[in-house]
Amino acid sequence: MSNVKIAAILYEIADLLELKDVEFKPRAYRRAARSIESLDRDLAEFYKEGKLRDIPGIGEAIAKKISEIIESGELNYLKQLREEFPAGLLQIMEVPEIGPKTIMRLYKELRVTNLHDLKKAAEDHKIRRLKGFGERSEENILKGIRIMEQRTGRMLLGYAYFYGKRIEDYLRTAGKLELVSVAGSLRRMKETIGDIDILVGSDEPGRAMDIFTSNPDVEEIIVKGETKSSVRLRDGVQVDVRVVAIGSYGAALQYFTGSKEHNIELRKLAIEKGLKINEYGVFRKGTEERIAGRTEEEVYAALGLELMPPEMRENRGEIEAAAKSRLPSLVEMEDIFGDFHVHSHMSDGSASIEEIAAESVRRGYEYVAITDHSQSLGVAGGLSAEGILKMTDAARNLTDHMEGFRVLAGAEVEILGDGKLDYPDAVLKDLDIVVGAVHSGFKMSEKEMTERVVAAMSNDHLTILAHPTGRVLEQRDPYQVDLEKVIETAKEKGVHLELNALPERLDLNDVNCFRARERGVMVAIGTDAHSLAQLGYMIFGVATARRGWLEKKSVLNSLPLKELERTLGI
DNA sequence: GCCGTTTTCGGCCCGACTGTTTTCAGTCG
Repeated sequence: MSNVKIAAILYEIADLLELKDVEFKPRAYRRAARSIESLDRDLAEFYKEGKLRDIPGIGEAIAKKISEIIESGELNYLKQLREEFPAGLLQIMEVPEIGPKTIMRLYKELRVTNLHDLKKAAEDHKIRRLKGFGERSEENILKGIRIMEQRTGRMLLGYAYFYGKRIEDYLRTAGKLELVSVAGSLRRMKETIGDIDILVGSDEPGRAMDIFTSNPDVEEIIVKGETKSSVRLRDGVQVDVRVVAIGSYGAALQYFTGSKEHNIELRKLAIEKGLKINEYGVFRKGTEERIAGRTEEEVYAALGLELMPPEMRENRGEIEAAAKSRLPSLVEMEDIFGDFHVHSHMSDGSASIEEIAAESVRRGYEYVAITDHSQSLGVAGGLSAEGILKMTDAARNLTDHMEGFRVLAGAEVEILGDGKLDYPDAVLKDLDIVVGAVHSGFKMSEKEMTERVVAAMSNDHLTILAHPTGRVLEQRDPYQVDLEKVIETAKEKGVHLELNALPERLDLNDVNCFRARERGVMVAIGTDAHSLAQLGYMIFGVATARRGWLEKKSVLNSLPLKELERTLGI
């Protein structure tokens, strides 16, 4: 069983224990689950080596449960817990603003056992009559349900990406297939992905299908045909694969990469030129002669277009740009010289500054900013002014011992309710990088929030505004803020806007990156990594930047160390 | 249920925010 699945079991136990109003254990289970998620090896290997208890947060009891899961695929303890409550209660737990206490009261006093009951009780105004509840709480519950209902069941890019890679690799190695690519929204690196689409070019479709469906990760074959199959992997992810003839591979890749809107524009363009385009190629109207199809480049060229990166194919002006040979030269992973947002174990990260620096060197970077939380975010181990001093010393000392690499002393500083920063200027002025962030008071009006953020940006020490809209994908809408005003202020004050590369955030998003670019504001990509592995999220930041048409010159990370130092005056 | 430069038992991140209260409970990060 995968680490993700075992972690999910522990999370479920935590939820159920919370419903039972058990103290402290839920926290212990969640800690263990998080620990497992951040492992870079299979839990089963630890089990075999008898080293489960070496993992932080796993003690005697949880190790025993994990062993049971690995040995039998099930867990008795979980079964017993589940029997104590209606299954629907756990789903209610996912409604924002409803926690275990509220659920149990609604269950006991109104017999609410699932989302449907909850919605009905709120609509019938039964909830507001309970002691301690009122009109507002009822409205908030309905709003929470709406958010739940909007959750599309789509998967975050950060997860889909690795599944896609794994299947691609499998088909290449196990199937000895050469023409293999992810397609669809995953190839376009959209922030959320429905199903994973894979395209194979082969003149032996039957063989390709057999190999695909016999992948060890496949749990269920939904359909299996000559050229198209769908399967569900063990983690519940659906993967569709299509096999086309080698001569049509380029046309099929173009077609299945989309987007739909982009393809519609292409077809219109083809008609204007007396051509027809479909997944098999580009054809002359009338004679049906195929003039392109083997490669994507060929397909676009047949329409008089330059080949554009998949990330741009959203019908946002890329076709016109390609026709005029004015496609931007998008930023690439190779252009990235550093990371501006990393947490160390001094606050809530898991790696030491030394480890982060070493991993950054390995990634080919010239700098990395250590940006632990500031004092008022005590929950995340925010650093006192003294803690900051210690971190700064450590960063500078480490830099002195490295060749051509700089550890930037930074902080992710809370932007307080009044727009002030969470450290006095005397502390801020000694930092190389100050990343300002809103983590509280999300419900402010747009006017208040905008004033708050603009006030923070007016502090001369602020280098970067973190995750400028505060959204969390599938969980929390952006807070209300006048982003136009924020961008304008960024330009005026020389503040950089962050593109937070956490798969849950990707904030700024693609469209807002585009807006920043138009206004000449530089974007700083930060992974917000809390572990060494998460430094790898940079690829999602770069992909989002590319979707927003960002070139090197608009991305702060593309400055080599010397130029960065000159630009920031550090 | 985990963990240990105050502890092998007794703590366990803790403050802000919201909505309902008139002093607090629940949720969130």
